[in-house]
Amino acid sequence: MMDTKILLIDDDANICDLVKIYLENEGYEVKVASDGSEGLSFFKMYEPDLILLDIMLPKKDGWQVCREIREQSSKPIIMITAKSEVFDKVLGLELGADDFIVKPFNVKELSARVKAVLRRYNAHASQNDDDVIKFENIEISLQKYELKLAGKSVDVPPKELELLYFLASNSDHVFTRDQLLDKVWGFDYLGDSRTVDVHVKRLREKLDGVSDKWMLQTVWGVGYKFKLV
Amino acid sequence: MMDTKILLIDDDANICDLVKIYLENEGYEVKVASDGSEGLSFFKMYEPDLILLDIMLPKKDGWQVCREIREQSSKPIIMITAKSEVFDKVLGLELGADDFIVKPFNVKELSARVKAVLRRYNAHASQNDDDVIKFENIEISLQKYELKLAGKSVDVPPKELELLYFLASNSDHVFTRDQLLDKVWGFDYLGDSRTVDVHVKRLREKLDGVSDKWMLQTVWGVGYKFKLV
DNA sequence: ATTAAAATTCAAAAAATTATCACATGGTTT
DNA sequence: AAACCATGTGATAATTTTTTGAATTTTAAT
Repeated sequence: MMDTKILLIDDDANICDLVKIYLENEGYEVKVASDGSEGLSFFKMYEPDLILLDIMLPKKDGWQVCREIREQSSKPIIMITAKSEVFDKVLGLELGADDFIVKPFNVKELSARVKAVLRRYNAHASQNDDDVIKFENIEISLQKYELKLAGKSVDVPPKELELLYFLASNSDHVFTRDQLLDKVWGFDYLGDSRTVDVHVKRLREKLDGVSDKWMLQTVWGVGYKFKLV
Repeated sequence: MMDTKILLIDDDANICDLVKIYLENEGYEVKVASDGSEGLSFFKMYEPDLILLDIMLPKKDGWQVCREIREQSSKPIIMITAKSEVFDKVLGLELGADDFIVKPFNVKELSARVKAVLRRYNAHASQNDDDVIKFENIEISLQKYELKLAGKSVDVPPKELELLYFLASNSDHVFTRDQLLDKVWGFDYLGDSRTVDVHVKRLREKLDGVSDKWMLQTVWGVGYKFKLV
């Protein structure tokens, strides 16, 4: 799994150091911008998965930065504010922030909020894929994470299911091993392409004899395809 | 659709007139309240089947009214808001609203939403008027907060019950730990996803051997599901 | 038939994920 | 105050999957 990237936009060097170190220790990758304009350009370059945004900033304030980020992205934003009392949550939510934390804050709490917001974001994103693939004697559902062969549910590990799902949803299309690593394992995967072979092999064991209307076919010198008769 | 009563709570006389006339023409019975407090008392007196609720109101704002209605009723509420651009739906849904419409709106669209929300509400209400889930040897009631296994009532802590209820009411559907934290613990929960494991474990101890028609199944690399047969 | 490239297979190591435990915490009841 | 319960945490054990490296087989072309 690729590192989650966080952009911290804050002009207080002490806070930045503290937060950066703490979050990096938690396994995140953190970049820091010290004013609003810099924050926006970093946002474009760095493509963070989450933004921590102070409200009072030089050059451009946090509200404005939030607004401009929202014009091009829906990535989660956590606002950092010093004024607890006067803070108007609705105003912030209106601008599209996802959460708030009030200075001075506990770094552990910040980290917890980061985790929660990312969870929320991801939980939503992957919620509504109701994609079921069906051919003769085979049914693959990502929602149920289930493979049914000739009506019977068959245990299959995640990667195998994902690979099968991908191939079946692009039936008759050949993919090279590298393409499959890209699409199924992710573009940042660093590994041997033999891996694909092994997964195909294990899938074939399970799929063997289930139907003659389709198969996992080797295209010699190229790669694999889910072939329909 | 006979004699459906709608309560419109809005301080803008123009909108009220327009909506009232249009909805009455569609066959609904419409009462209008012009501020939050009036809205609440009308709600008790009039016993509407649906509430149209503006957010910015004199006396008591829409959020507050929504909250107070929800304390005594689950009748559908459609919120009306002027802030179109970046309105945060979650905030409203949290308070228990059923839908939203943004000012200025098309009266025809409002009418369509009213119809849709009522349909949804009625379908749900008649389908399971009591929130009880039943499978072989198991019965879960959210209303009574009770779990029955093979006919016998079994003590189970709230969180475990809620988790079981959620999984069982979406049987066969896999959820990641994060999704479960979101759905069962709430979107603002700040905690570790291992928590889910522990709750599943404790549930399994109680559910062990009760039936072979269903189970709490681990979907390796993904999460958990309530699996049937 | 020979050869080199490509694909398959196997088993064991490595990595990732889940299960479980004992304890901490905070709120309630006795 | 003590005992209790529900809940959550962190550590460790157990399990499962994934990857790797090498041996073996198949393929296409000469």
